[in-house]
Amino acid sequence: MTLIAQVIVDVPSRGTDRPFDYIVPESMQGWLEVGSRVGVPFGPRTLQGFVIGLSGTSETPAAKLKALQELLDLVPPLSEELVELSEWMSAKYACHRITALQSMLPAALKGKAERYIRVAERESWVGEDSLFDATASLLTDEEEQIISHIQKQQEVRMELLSRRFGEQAHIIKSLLQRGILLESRSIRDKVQKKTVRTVSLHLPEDEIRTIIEEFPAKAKRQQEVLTYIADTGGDVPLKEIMTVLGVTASTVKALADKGYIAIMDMEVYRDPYQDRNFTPTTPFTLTDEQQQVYNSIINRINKREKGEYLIHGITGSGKTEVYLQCIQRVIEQDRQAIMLVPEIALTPQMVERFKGRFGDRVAVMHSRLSSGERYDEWRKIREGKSQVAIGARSAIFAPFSNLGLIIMDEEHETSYKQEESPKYHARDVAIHRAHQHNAVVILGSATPSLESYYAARSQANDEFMPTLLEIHGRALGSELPAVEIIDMREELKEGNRSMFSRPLHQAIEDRLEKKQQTVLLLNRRGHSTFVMCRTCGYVAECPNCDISLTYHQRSNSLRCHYCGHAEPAPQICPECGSEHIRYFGTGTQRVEEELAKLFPGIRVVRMDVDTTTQKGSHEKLLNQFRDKKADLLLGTQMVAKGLDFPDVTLVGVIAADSALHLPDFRAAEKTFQLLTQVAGRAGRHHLPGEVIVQTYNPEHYSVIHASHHDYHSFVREELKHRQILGYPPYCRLALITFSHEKLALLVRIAENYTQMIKDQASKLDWLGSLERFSNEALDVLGPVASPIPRLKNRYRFQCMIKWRGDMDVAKLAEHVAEQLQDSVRDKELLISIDVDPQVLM
DNA sequence: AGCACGCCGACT
DNA sequence: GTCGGCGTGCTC
Repeated sequence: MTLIAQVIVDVPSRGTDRPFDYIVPESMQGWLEVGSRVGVPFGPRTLQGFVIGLSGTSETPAAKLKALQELLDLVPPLSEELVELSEWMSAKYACHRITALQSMLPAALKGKAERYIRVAERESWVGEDSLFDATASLLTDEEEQIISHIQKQQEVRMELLSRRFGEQAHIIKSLLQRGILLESRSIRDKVQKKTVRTVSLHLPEDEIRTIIEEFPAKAKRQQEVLTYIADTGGDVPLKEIMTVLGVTASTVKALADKGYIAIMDMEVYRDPYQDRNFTPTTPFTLTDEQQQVYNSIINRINKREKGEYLIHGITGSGKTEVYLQCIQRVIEQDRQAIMLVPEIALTPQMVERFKGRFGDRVAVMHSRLSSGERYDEWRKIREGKSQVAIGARSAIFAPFSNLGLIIMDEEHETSYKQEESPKYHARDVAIHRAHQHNAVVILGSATPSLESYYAARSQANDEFMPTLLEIHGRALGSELPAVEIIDMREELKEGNRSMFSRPLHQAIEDRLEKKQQTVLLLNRRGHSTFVMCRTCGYVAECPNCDISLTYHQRSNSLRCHYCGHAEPAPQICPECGSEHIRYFGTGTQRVEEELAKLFPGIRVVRMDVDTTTQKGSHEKLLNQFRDKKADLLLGTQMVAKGLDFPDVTLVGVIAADSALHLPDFRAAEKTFQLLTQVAGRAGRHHLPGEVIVQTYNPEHYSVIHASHHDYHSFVREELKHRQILGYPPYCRLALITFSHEKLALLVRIAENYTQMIKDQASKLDWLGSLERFSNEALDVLGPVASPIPRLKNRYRFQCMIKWRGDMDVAKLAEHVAEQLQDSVRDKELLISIDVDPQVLM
């Protein structure tokens, strides 16, 4: 019986977003599984694809069927569970199946077809020459040279060949045409597996021992080497022998030539942490509150039942220790755990804690790893060498086979939502995966998102109703710091035009004297927010985006934080030639400058995307601060998360309102969260902490409740607003963004789309039964220009769908987008669908 | 996404 | 008369 494989090919387009059937060749049967990665012929090309199903029959006429060309991995990179997950994702987030599949794997596994050249059998050489027996003698010297080069290696990648014989490309072409050289295509991975040359015994040990005894006295070095290998028991890295015994490779090779030992390339894992020692830690004794939380969760874990928990624990309440002990239990059950943290919280401190507790069983996945390192961490999981994965968003796809626990720390963070397709939320994926595995999900935060908190409180949603667990006290018994709100309007009135209020200025001075440390938060990088000519009012704007440029002092340049555009800072106004160019607004660079002026000799560590792009720079800056080589840590929101330094007793927020006026219904929530998080950095140990918050909106409820550390009051008030305005968690949202270079066309399209959604929604047939609809509502808002109306040279319009109930709005939105794209047929038109958006840009 | 097939303008 | 423009449609 022929076996048929259903394959999703690596072409992210509408026409190819379905399985294609292929015959499974005899040689692959028994190896090929659902989840295998394969190379397939597709039209005139060779592509990578994933097997999502196997069956005995095909709908496709047998004549059209082609066979799979190659199997790319011995162990399938995807499990059946992950293949199913990709189907769920593509439906929920309106993305192509291949995009969902690809997002689960390290980039190293995105192979592309390469051309390989080999020399044909002499008999099959064609062309006029072959009429004669003496074909070979008719080859030119150059041709001979190329042929023998290829023959030596059996097969050579075309790219390498053209690099070596660049000028003779026409000769290679002619040899191919004459059938002397043959070309084939095969999928090549982006990353080479790392290998180490390793030596092992090639004969049984007792034989080797005899050989050592009877070794000719002349070859003393060889005898030493062989003894060393026998003593170690084999699989010794060649490098090690060379350094330990001080011999050269030729000595070892001589032993190999005699057939005593074998030299092989062994595949190894790159370990990004191999040069680091982690101090082992043992579980701490839990506080009563922690213990209660732990008990509720562990009960469920012990029964191997699924369940969801939302831990609301104030900053410093020791949630991490609870996580660690839960993970411990899951490992003991021979199951595995995923720990998700926001990228910026994946600090060396956090990694150290996990490595210290679980050692080599931890795989760490974050964006700073090279693609090779990333791939190896992933393989440790896939091959069962790791039981714990800690990482940012995409670690939710860690290929564990027997998941027991998924933890999502700082659950409210918007970085858990991916902004590119597939626009998934790690929380949704976590819940879906946990259901498949009967695993427990723990969401933890000092400031849970309103969605999660509401779900726990109202139990309105049958997919997700976490049990709420609260921790009110800090693990070390310290008090939450006192928060002082400074009204910057008052400061200005009283003649203080500096960015530092008098109390903040005083407090920093005080810490400098006491040799305690300060953390300063300013959620805006760069130097100044905009550059304006005071004579004519000219403002420097990005030529590609409708956004003003930010001045960066170090490079004396103007940069766009959205598209990366950079240009030299002007000395005179490009519009009117005036010299009165002024920099307005404040960024971290400017604060740094100002600090140096106001506090001579102050040692400042600045941490923002501009100072942390280099590998390891994040860690270096934090170490510098921890080792008290700096008095003050200044940064954007990356200083607000998870840092724990005992000598920090002052936290200052330069401008609490920076996010408050964004056109985002979550602005208040985000402000509250940021203030609460950063306030939690102060006074975590024995020294009491103080927080100073500067703002132009001292009466805003998010600022006031944050200053009292009062999450519940904030939530109560914010929920009221959301209900009145009709925003989540009282409904769901989908944001549809249209973009095109031509504004007029774009507006027309956006209007068409909105109308079509309204029409189709009223038709109901896609919604299912009528009675269900009566409890549901759907509303379409817009179209309007996006908050950033032009980005990377493309105009942007958006509309928003609001609805209640479990309607499949992703499908509706996608369906309409397809209709529209069919009718317009303009490749430049992009329609992006974001279900449950986190940021309304 | 590529790549081929197919129907209308400026050239040997 | 042809070479080639990119619109349209297919890829197991």
